[in-house]
Amino acid sequence: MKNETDIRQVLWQLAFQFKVSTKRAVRDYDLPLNGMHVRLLQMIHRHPDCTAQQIASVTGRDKAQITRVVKELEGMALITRTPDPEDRRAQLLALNEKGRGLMARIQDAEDEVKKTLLKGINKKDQNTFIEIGNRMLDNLREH
Amino acid sequence: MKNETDIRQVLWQLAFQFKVSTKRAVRDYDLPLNGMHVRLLQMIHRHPDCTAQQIASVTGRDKAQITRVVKELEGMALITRTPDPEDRRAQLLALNEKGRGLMARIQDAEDEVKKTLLKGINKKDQNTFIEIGNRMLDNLREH
DNA sequence: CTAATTAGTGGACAATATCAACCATAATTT
DNA sequence: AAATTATGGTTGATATTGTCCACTAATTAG
Repeated sequence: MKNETDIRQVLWQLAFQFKVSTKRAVRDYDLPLNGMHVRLLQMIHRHPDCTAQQIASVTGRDKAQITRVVKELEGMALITRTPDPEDRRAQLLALNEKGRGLMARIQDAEDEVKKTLLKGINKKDQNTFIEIGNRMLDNLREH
Repeated sequence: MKNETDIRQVLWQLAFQFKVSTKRAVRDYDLPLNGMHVRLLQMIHRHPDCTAQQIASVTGRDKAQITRVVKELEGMALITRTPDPEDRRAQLLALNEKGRGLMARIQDAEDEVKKTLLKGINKKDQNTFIEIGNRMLDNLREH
C-alpha cells in the first residue's frame, strides 16, 4: 500500500507525523502543554513584544483562537501582556522568566525531533527543501 | 516579522495553508465534505478493497477515527463495505457509483489547488521536494 | 466630526485527535 | 482441542484545534 508519490500525501503526512513526534517529545519532558501552547510560546520567543494580531496573521489562524491560547498561557504564568503604549487596543506579548525556562526545555524536545527528521539529509538538501517549501507557501498565500 | 527560516515553521505552515486552500476549493465545488471525508475517499479510491485498519496504519491515525469517518461516508452512500471473505472481522472498502462521481469532482478541486501550489516550480524541483519529504517521513516513522 | 478599520473578546459550534474498554474472529500456544 | 493472545472494528468519553459571528474599545480616514 504505497502512498508517497503525491505531493498532497507528502505534505499531509509530514505535518501529521511531525506533530505526533513533537507532541510525544514534549510529553516525554513532562511539559503540561498542548500543540498550540508550544507554537505560541515559540512565536513569542522568536518575536518578543509581538501582538496577538501579528501572530494570527502570520500563522493564518483565527484571532479568536489566538486570544484563547494566549489567555491560557497567561493563566499558566508563562507570558506577560503589557498594553502597547502606541496603540491602546493592542497588547505586547513576551515570555517571562518561567516561560523562558520552559522554552529552553521545549527547544531540547524539538531539537531531538528535528534531529530525527533530518537524519541523513545533508545541509544543501535541507535548504533546497525549505526554499521550495517557501515558494509553495508564497503561491498559496498570494492566492 | 519573518518566519520562514525554520523547517518546523515551513512544515506547519505548508500543511495548514494547503488544508485551508483545499477546504475552500472543496466548498467552492459545493461538496458536502470535510477534510477527513476527502482524505478517506482518496485513500479508498487509490486502494480499492482496502480495510479500515490499513488506512489507519498508513495514515497514522487512530482506528476509532477511521471507523467514524467510514461510517459517515457509508451513511452518505458514497462507499460500500463488504465483509472480507478471508477474514470475517475485516471489511473491504470501495467507492460506489456515487462515490466515484464525487471523487472526480474532488480531483478537479484539488487539482486547482495543486496548480496554484506548484506554480513556477519546475518538475525537477517538485520531485526533489517530494523525494526529500519522503526521506523525512521515513526518518520519523522508523523512530 | 463621522465613518470605516482594527485589536482583542466571547459564545457557539464543527472538525480532528486520543484513550480506553469492549466484541467477535483469528492466530498461536500448550 | 482448549486456552491464550493478537487483531479488526466499534463505541463512549474527552481533549484539542479550527471556524464563524457578533461585539467593545480604540484608531484612522474622509
